[in-house]
Amino acid sequence: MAVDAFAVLAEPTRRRILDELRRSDSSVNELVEALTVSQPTMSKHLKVLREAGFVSCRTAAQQRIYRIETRPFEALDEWLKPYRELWTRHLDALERHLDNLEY
Amino acid sequence: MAVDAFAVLAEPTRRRILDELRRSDSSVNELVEALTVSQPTMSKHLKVLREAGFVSCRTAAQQRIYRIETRPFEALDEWLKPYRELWTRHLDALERHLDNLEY
DNA sequence: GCCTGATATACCTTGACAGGCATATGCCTG
DNA sequence: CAGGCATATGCCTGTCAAGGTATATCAGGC
Repeated sequence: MAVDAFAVLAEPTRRRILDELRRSDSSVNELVEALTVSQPTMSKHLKVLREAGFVSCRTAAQQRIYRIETRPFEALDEWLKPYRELWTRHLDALERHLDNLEY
Repeated sequence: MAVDAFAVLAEPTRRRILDELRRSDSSVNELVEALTVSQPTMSKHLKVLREAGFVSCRTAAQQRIYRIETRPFEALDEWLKPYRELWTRHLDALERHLDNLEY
């Protein structure tokens, strides 16, 4: 995982951008209108997201169409894995416990 | 998910603390020695983690034994869910494609 | 009750980062 | 190639969080 993926996601506006892009690819202006932030602010957030690999963009005439990329999310999922075991193991133990109660 | 869970995880030292606690519960001093940070810094990070629910602690004599908590990780997992679908769907499509190639 | 060890907090300084405004760049159309 | 959108960047300012040092709290043993 890019070392600073969490820092990138720490910004609420950036999470809203990703949330929006998850639904559909969008131009910068569409995002500006959807999230009610200034255009320069949007461009800056998109730059951060782009450099961290969360989004990519293609040029369409004068517009830049941004698109969500899954790689960093997969990395996050991977990071979460060992922690996930902590609670799934607990659940397994609980299941076994409940199973035992049935006897 | 606590609104600022990502901000909490954005700190590398805090991630190392969680990594350490995932292995075993530890006192503050054990963590200080394991991660080579000053004791006040450690206490501050632990406070942040505690307030965000990532860890809990019990008192044992003069020591505080910290322990990892799974709840915020489950919330993170939950947040990740819709994004996870993005790439699993892609994988499914790939599988179908490969299956088709077999004919 | 005092001393010591373990941990928490207060205060200060510093650096990173977000947003606002102005401006630059890039691309299309006439 | 001029003018107009769409987007990016530069500069400035305010905010906030992290780490360092000093100090406070708190529990146990003598």
